[in-house]
Amino acid sequence: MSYIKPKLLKGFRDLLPEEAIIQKEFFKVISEVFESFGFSPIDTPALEYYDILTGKGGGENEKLMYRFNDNGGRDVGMRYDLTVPLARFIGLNQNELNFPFRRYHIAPVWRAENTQKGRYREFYQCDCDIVGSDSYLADSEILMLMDSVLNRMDIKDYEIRINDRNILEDLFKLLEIKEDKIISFATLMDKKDKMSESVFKEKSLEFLKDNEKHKQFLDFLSCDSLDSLDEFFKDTKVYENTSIYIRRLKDTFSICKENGKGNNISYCPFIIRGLDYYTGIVFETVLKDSLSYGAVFSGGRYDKLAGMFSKNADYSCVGASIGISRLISALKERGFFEKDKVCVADILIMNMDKRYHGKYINIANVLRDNCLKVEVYLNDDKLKKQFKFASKNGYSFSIIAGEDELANDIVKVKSLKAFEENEMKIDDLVGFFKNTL
RNA sequence: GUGAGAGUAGCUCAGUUGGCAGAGCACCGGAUUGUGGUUCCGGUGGUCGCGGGUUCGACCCCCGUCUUUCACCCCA
Repeated sequence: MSYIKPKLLKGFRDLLPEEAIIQKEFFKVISEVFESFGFSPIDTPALEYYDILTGKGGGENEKLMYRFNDNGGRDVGMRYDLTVPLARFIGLNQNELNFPFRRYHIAPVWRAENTQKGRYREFYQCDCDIVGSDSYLADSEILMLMDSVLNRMDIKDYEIRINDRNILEDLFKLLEIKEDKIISFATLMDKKDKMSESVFKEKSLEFLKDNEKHKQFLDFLSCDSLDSLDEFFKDTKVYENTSIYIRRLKDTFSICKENGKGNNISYCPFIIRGLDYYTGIVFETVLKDSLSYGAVFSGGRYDKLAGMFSKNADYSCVGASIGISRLISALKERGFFEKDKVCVADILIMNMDKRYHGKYINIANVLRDNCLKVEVYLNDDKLKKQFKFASKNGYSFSIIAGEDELANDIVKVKSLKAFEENEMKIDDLVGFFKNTL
């Protein structure tokens, strides 16, 4: 055979068991919480027609998408998020669905952007969305779900920051920012956390030019609660409209609070999110000790997107997405995962002699039938080597059954963590491991 | 897409002015043929990312390229 040098594409990676085990554990927790809120799983293809994926107005996004012609000459792209495919899914399957529809989707997405810390070209997203409800209760459910997921992951130092697009639009009106300047102004606001206060003030003044407007803007940014926000808008010309959305946020927030889920949720005036499709509440989650990783769990309300794929219906949607690859990177850097498990099995049966191979498999299968994770050592190696293998893989126990033991229908069970060894009847193994592991 | 740093054994990295390719860990074997966290002894392992150039001679200097890290742009 000729040698082929193994290599990976930029931004793509292998997951070794150690990391894949962690990821799978996260997926399990996430889907359990999603399902506890009544979200059902769906799946959609990795490839879609290119014009479907860009339907909401390409721009920058087009550069970030993997795009090619398939063997039939079709213009296709790999999905770069799970939200646009959801909108397409809704349009295509609306007759089969019962609205309001709650779905979740855990799957990889692809973005041809340059790599960076915790950012890859292929990564997993875990999305949950409610389609077909414009109620503030749907917003609350999503926020409470986010809080539950983070709690279940045992993450303590997170902050869910919320804002509302409508309020921002009123702010822009108030500051008399012209339509064509809104994007660059919003981008500046979005980056507030990345620069020093004085630089930010300088840049925003440069933008607004007018000292009075600038002061007003800074007043807005100092709103750290919905009450102060209300106070800020109270005597302005846009208040009639803004107050509706402040009221809505208050209602949304108090549902969370009344149910003990509001402690890590706060109003944040400079949360913007991407400009493409959000129409109402927006939110981001940051880890206070890992701010450089950016938002790890975010989303918002988008009431127009799904309607693009439907002739005669509009679907109000609200949802959130966890960037699980980035979250794991951040947690890993912080030593969140104490002992790295490199193998899922808990028990290794030592291979003492070919004569007993059948017996080993038999013992293993009985344990396996009881949902225990068991391996039999396959090669006829020295015991020393088998133990070395065992401690490297991190099993909790090994079972030694040689001539002496099997003659008496017993085995030795050795705790690999405690360096202790006990004799035990074969029939007692299931009970012992069920109690111990 | 832009800018800067890095790429030498499986891993982490040394490598003098441009003059024979190194260490630790890991791996394999032995001390120890039924017992893994320690010890001791021995051994395997490199096209110095790849391609070109300069030079008597290149891991070292130059150009290109790929990968990677960090930052920018962007982040649905």
